[in-house]
Amino acid sequence: MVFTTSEENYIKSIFHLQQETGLVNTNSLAAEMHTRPASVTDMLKKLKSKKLLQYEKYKGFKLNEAGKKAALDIVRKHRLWEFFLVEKLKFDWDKVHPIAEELEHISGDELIQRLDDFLGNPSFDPHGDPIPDKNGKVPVIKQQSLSEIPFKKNVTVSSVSNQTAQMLDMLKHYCIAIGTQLMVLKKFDFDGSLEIKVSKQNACIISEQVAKNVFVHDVQ
Amino acid sequence: MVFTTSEENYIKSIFHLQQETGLVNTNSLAAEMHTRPASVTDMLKKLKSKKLLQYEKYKGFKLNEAGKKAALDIVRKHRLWEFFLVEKLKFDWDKVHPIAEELEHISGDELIQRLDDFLGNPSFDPHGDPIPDKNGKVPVIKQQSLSEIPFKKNVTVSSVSNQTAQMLDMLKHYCIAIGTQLMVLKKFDFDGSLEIKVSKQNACIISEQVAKNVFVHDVQ
DNA sequence: TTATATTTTTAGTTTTGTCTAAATTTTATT
DNA sequence: AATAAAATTTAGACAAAACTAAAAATATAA
Repeated sequence: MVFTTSEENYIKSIFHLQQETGLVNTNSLAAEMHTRPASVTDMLKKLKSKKLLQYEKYKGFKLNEAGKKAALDIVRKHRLWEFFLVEKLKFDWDKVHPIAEELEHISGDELIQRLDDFLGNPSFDPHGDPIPDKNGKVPVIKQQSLSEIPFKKNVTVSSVSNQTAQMLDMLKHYCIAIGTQLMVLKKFDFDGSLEIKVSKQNACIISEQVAKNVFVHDVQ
Repeated sequence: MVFTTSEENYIKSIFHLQQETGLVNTNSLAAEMHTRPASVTDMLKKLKSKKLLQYEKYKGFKLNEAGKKAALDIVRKHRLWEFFLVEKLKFDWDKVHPIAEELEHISGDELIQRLDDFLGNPSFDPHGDPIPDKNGKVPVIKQQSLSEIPFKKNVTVSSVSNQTAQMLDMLKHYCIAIGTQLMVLKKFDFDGSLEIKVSKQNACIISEQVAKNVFVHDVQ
């Protein structure tokens, strides 16, 4: 099954919303996509006729299994291209989203399989988000906010929930990236800031706000 | 200046045709693009209004300087992506054209500049066609058909004019690719076939038809 | 429970790029 | 030069994907 760029963008956004709310409604999808509710209704009819959507007029909607598989294919492409852009072309991670947004619509299973192999079949993209495999299977990882980690425990940075240029700038300054090893040494109760050791080297202090946005998992 | 995919495809095809015939006519462009003459006329008006085209009704047309620069930008993208697909993703060269046809429409100067650097700023694509630089400058190389090369002269394969799967299959069998070093040893006047040495190793015999399609340049 | 507000859908329009069929212009032929 | 043929353009239509405005359905509140 092959989709237009517009259909793919709708599928992706519905998938994103339904992961949070279960059933999606017209207005929220219109807001997410910066379009009008009437345009959403038009596309819902089209996606329903292609049997990707559970949808009853006025009742809300969600992707069925076929729709979810289609969404995961797009997410897979998006995240593999993001990985390529950061790892191979050396883009900063806060610059790659709009480019991957275009690349994800390039068709061809062989292309994406070869790209996957070329990149070494990565499981997580540069933001720490999981990359579904070609069957739509999504790797899972038990992760916690850095602010909840006990002292002196070695952990690895797995993702960052605030992916703005400002956050990237801070993390670069601290030499923190996805995959970096950290250890929490001390918490200052005054403002909740943490003293941490980065990559077994320098110790430094990060604010509670930063800590809450950095997610880590056990060192394997 | 940013163009739609459709505009870019017209620009590219006009560029291709005008390199051969100077002035292009409606029917030949329609044939090249597998579309109808009426559709061509519609797009010509659009490209003229964007000041990319010299065009007088019923008189034929060609790209002006701005149009040629736009065409070279697209050719540059196409050939860089082809290089990527063959060199990095290990596609056979006869499979990459349709994929590059999609990738060439991805926008973003930084993307293409980083891709260029990542690939090592190649001057020729996997088919031996020159890759324009970011200013639209096209590298030139003095090349001759293998059938015109004097005996015992060392030469390097620079391009192949017949880029079909059948030709690729033959060349693979002879271990000939772009960049391979060759030497012509003898010509058999009976059928015009040539005895050649490939990569200073094995000698073999290729037909006149193959030789005419293989282009070479001096070893630098 | 009726009235009001919100959400969603329908109806009709727009834009881009395509098409067919008809009209026009240019080229070729007798 | 007149006419036939070919090439090109115009006119009008259509599909996809968006929009606005209005109608319909659902949810909320007095």
